[in-house]
Amino acid sequence: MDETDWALLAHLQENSRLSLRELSRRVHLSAPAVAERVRRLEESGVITGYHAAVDLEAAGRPVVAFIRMSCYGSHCVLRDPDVPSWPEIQEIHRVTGDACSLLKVATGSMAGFERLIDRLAPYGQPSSTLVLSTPLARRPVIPEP
Amino acid sequence: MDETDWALLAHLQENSRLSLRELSRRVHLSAPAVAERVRRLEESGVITGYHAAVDLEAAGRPVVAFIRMSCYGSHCVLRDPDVPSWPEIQEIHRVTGDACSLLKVATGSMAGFERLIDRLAPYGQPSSTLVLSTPLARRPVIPEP
DNA sequence: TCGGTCTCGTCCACGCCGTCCACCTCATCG
DNA sequence: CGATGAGGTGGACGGCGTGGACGAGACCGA
Repeated sequence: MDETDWALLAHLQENSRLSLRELSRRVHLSAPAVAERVRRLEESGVITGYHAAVDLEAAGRPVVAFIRMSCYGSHCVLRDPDVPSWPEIQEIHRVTGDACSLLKVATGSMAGFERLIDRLAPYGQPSSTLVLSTPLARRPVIPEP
Repeated sequence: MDETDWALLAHLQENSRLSLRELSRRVHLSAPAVAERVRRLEESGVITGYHAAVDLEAAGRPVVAFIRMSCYGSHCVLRDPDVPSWPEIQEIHRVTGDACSLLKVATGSMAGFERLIDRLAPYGQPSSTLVLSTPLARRPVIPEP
């Protein structure tokens, strides 16, 4: 992870469809050298993938929320292997505190959100917080100061 | 947004470095037709960008947390244009409920996390929840059922 | 019924891109 | 001091992105 690696990482976080040759011009290296560095960043697990970012509202899911689940003992959502495949659930985090998990969800309507809450309720007490807007959706990871 | 658009969206969410020709093979269309569809998905705002996903721990930021900020009136973090540029802050969401915003943050150490809390405290009361693990980091958006 | 036209696709050609390979440079070390 | 290995360069070749010419089919008013 030298300076060049961080520069490549910054460019790929900002636009992952840049060609390797364009990257090579930006970091003043040859294309094969850049290909090798990017391959190592992938293999070492620093880069876990390349993903198109989708606007949830434009994609028909305007209702976005965070739900903190306080589960009933062994009934935890974290233990049910089916839950991660529910299409409304965007992220699942296991967290500290009085809740056992924090979910980010996106539904097409309030009615759909209500149905999701009903499906989650058997696992524990859901505490919902609707997202009004997202002033900062993603920050590129940069080297520590 | 027909079935082909959703298929393209699914493939690009899973791997945004796929070539247009590879996409064209997967959806049984010609490369220029796929290029045109992807261009329209970008212009209509459904696709907002393409980003490399970085493993925060592998990138030297093992301390990940959500912080709910209950701000003091006009001192809200949402009103300070400098806050979104703090490198530890990954996401800022304006939310409903007793907190005014929810931040996702990532620091290199507990000491760094403590310093961040100290910097946030003047804006309001921060309530932190550490992330232990993330069983589901990202779900591709698919068409509504 | 019949052209006009609009949308959405294909085909093709040109130039750029990704990747492999041979080779170079330089720090390290017995 | 020479062997060694990591990491870079340059060239060649085949695949890829893109713009333009062109075609099929839906729609529509005369």
